[in-house]
Amino acid sequence: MTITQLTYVLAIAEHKNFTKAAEKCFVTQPTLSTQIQKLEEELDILIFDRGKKPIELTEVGRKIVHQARNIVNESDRIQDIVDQQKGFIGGEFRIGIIPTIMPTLLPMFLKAFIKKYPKVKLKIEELTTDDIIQRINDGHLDAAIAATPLENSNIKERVLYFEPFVGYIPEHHRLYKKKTIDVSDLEIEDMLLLEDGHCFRDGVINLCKAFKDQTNDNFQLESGSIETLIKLSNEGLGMTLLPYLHTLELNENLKNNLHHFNEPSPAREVSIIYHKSELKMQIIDALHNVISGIIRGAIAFQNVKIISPLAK
Amino acid sequence: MTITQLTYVLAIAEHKNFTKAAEKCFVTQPTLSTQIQKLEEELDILIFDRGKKPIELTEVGRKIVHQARNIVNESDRIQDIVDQQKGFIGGEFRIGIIPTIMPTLLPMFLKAFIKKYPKVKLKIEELTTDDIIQRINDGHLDAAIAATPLENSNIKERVLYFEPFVGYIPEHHRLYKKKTIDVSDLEIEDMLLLEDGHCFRDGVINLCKAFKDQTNDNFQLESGSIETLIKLSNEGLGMTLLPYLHTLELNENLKNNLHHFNEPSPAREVSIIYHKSELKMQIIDALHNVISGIIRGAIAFQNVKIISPLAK
DNA sequence: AACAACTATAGTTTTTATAGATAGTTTTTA
DNA sequence: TAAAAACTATCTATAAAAACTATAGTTGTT
Repeated sequence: MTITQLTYVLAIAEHKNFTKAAEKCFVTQPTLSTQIQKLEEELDILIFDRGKKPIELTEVGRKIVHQARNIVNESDRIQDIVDQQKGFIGGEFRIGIIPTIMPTLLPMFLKAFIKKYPKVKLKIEELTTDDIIQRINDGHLDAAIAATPLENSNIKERVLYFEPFVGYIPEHHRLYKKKTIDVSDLEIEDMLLLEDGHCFRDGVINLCKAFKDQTNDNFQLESGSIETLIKLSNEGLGMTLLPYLHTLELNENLKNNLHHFNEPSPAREVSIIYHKSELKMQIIDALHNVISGIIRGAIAFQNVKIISPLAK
Repeated sequence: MTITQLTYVLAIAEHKNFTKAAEKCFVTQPTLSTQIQKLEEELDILIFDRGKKPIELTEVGRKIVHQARNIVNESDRIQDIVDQQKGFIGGEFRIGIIPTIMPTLLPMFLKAFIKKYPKVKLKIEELTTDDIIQRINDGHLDAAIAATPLENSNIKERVLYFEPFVGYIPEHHRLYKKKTIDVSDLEIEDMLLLEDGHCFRDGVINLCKAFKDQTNDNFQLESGSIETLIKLSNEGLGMTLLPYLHTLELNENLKNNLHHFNEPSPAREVSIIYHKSELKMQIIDALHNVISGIIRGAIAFQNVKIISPLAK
């Protein structure tokens, strides 16, 4: 049994096709065929059921694939250990970002990051939180930036910043005349909310319950697009909450509709998240440092008070 | 990087000597030398410091060895999965047993076990609890039988049975005339205790504190030998507590000195323990079943009430 | 029945792991 | 301090293996 054979098993299990898997492994299909046969012979058991089309895993096959993933992951960590020792920060790094964070955060840190760590080849993908969780677990993503906490035991979180919400209140709304608003002013009935809102930790005002209880009978907004949210709001469908960083880019007209909260302001926790195996930790550290450094300037400078979950 | 190379690294790290490690791996020394060199070249780092005699690990070397152990262990589990699938229970199995359990328990289950599982080649070693913990952690033991709880996060425990203690009270001892004794009768000053006594879980009478507070000024008994204990006791150095199974083998003379406890009797918890990675779990299951089955007959039949930790 | 999509097999080349012999180094010992 | 002992590294040869190309075989679809 070799690590190479196990990676072949993983590739075939993933693509359910020897030919495609062979491409991904940069070898020819007969190479995979023979190596899998050798492994199956050595273990004296069938991993794949070639009877089915497309190919399927046998019962033991599934267990072996699971274990093979462990082994291959753990093997990758050897290079990781070496990189860490050398202080080398580089290589391919695949990161996912949720839609409501992507457009504001990415431009802020990307340039600084690639300048500071030119050897890291970032592959950035906009993904929903669910997709992110799945891809971190199956090893297709090295890390992601999302609203937390997720409470997923396979995924670790490291808080980057707390982003306050700002009320966006169109004309004719009952709260339009208030200069600043309070959490207690909010009514589920006349609000549009983000799908990626997420719960808040203790110490940060908890809007989670409101989210969950809310089942607006007329429609359900599943888009994470801030632009859509603002337009719907302007159409008189209710007020909404905008993540602070988004409010910086509004045109002057729309900015007039912003109403800041009395402190403590509701906020979302934004974290860099990664698999518990802590692969490529030095790159995650690097990202964390660059992003939180930049955000400290952007949010703290605007004199917005963040409610820390530690200061409860 | 191959699994073979990693096992070579582990062997050298263990024996601190290429030649000895080569023997253990059933290859020649040049094979190890070249393979280690290849790995070091691939990673572009030194794993071993050949300057020192005997050979030492470099700083990264230590981390790599740790990770290599993970990988090799996880690799072994592939065969494990296959064995489990096939219902195959066999192969070499190394088990440690503490001295105060070995002579009474081993004769009871060994014959039955090798009859039921003839393909398992048991290698049994008498070891202290400390040695057992170390060897389970470094993979030299597959399992062990010891007094628990150990409270070691790397080691899992599965209770085999609770073994009551019986008071052994020599003539002229203040308690000699009592037919049955009570825990409250015990006085640290006139007692000799086993080194492998261990603490007891909630719900079982706690003698642990007594053990710890006890610092007999005159001498400290570190032997786990029951025979020594009885002889010292006969010399008038105090009463002692004997594990129930040992009392079955005393000659009639000595049996007269036994005084059972009023229930609930103090007892030690005896478990089969193994590494958290749960390697060779099907053999551990087999051992557990055979032993606890046999003990149920031996202890329950004698009408000794066991205080279960669950029944608190 | 013919085709398309796959996987398995055969034959060949390249790469790699291992062994044996030996040289080079350090440590021990006389 | 010189000789012996104990180790590790290196060189060469060989056998094993993993890879490729070409092709045959199998299955499912039209």
